[in-house]
Amino acid sequence: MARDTSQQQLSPERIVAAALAIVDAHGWDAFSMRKLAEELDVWPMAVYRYFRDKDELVDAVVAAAAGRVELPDDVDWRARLKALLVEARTALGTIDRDRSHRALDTAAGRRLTAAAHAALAEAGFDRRAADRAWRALLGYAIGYPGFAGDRRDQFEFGLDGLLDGVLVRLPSRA
Amino acid sequence: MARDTSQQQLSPERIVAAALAIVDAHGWDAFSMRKLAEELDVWPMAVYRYFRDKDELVDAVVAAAAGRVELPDDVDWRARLKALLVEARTALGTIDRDRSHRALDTAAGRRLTAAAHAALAEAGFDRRAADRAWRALLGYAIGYPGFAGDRRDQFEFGLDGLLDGVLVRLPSRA
DNA sequence: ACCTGAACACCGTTCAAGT
DNA sequence: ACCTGAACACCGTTCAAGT
Repeated sequence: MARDTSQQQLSPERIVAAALAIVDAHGWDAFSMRKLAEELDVWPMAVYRYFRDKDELVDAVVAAAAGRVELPDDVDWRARLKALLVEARTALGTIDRDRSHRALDTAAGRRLTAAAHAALAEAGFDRRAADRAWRALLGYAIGYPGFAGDRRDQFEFGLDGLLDGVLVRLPSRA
Repeated sequence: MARDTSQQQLSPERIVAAALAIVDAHGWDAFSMRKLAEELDVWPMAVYRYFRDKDELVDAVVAAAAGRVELPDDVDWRARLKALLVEARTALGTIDRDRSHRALDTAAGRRLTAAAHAALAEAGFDRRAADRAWRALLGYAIGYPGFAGDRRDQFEFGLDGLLDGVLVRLPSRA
C-alpha cells in the first residue's frame, strides 16, 4: 500500500515552502511556528530538527523569497538596475529592519548584488563606487515605507531621483 | 499625611513617558504592555483605561518621540532640510513599516512636514512639488535599513544623492 | 471612576520521552 | 533519527469583580 504523500518526511525545502505559502497568503503577522506546524500537519517541535530557531527559519524564508526574483534583461543598464530594484522591493519589502541588515550576506542577496554590480560596471563605475550606490539604492527600494496619501508613482519618483543623484556624484571611469 | 508620589494616579502622559523610557533604554522588542505595567507599578489592565489597545498606545509613544526632535535653524534651506531628515531618522527610525504609514498624519508628523515645506518653499518649490520631494526624502530617512558593512557615511551618501536628484527634477518657481 | 485579578487564546522554546 | 507531548515563561486582551 502506498504511503500517504501528505505525511511524507519533513525537509528544509518542505518547511520553507510551507512558510512562504503562509507569508504570501496572509503576511508576516500571520506567521508563527505553531501555525506553520499546523500547516505541515506536524507538532510544533518537529520543525526544530531542521532549524535552530524561528530566526534561522525566517532567514531561510527571506532567502527563498529573494531567490524568486527574475533578474531583468533590459539592454539599457539603467533600466536593468531600476527593474532590479523594483523587483527587490516586491520580494523583500515586507521584511523587518533587523533582517534587512543581513540581506546582502545571503546567497540571494549576493545574486541581486552581482546583477547590480554588473549593470554599474557596464556604466563605468568601479567596485567601490558601485557598492556605495547599490547600498543606497537597495536601502531605499526595500526601506521606503509608503505614506498615507502617496500617489501611485511616489515610490518611483524617489527611486528615479536617487538613481540620478547617486549615479551623478560617483567617480565614473567612462 | 502626604500621598506616596510614586503611587500617583495614572495619566496618558505618565504612561507614554514610562513607555518611552523603556523603548529608549531597551528598544521596541523589550516593550510590552505587561512590562510597562510593571514599570508603572500597576496591574496590566490599568493602562487600558487610557488607551484602547497596544496599537493606540504605540502611536502615542511614536508621536511623543517625534515631538522631541528640535527643529533645526540653519539659515541655508538645504542644510536645514538635511538636518531635519537626520533628526527624523534618529527619532523615528526604529518604528515599523505599518506605523510609518501613518506617521505624516500625526501632530508630530505635521510639525516636521511644516518645517520641511517651509524650507522647500524658501527654495522656490510649490506645495505639490514640495510634497512629492518630502515624501521621498522622509521615506528614505526613516526607511533606510542599514546593511552589514555600511561605512559610517553610507546613509548620508544616499541622502545627499536623493536631495540632489529629487530637488533637481522638481519644477522650481525660482 | 479607576484598578484588580483571574482567565482565555495565543506565542517561542526546553526537555524528556516515545518509536 | 525523527517526532511527540507536556511544560515553562511569556504575550495582548476579555470580563467580572472590587473599592
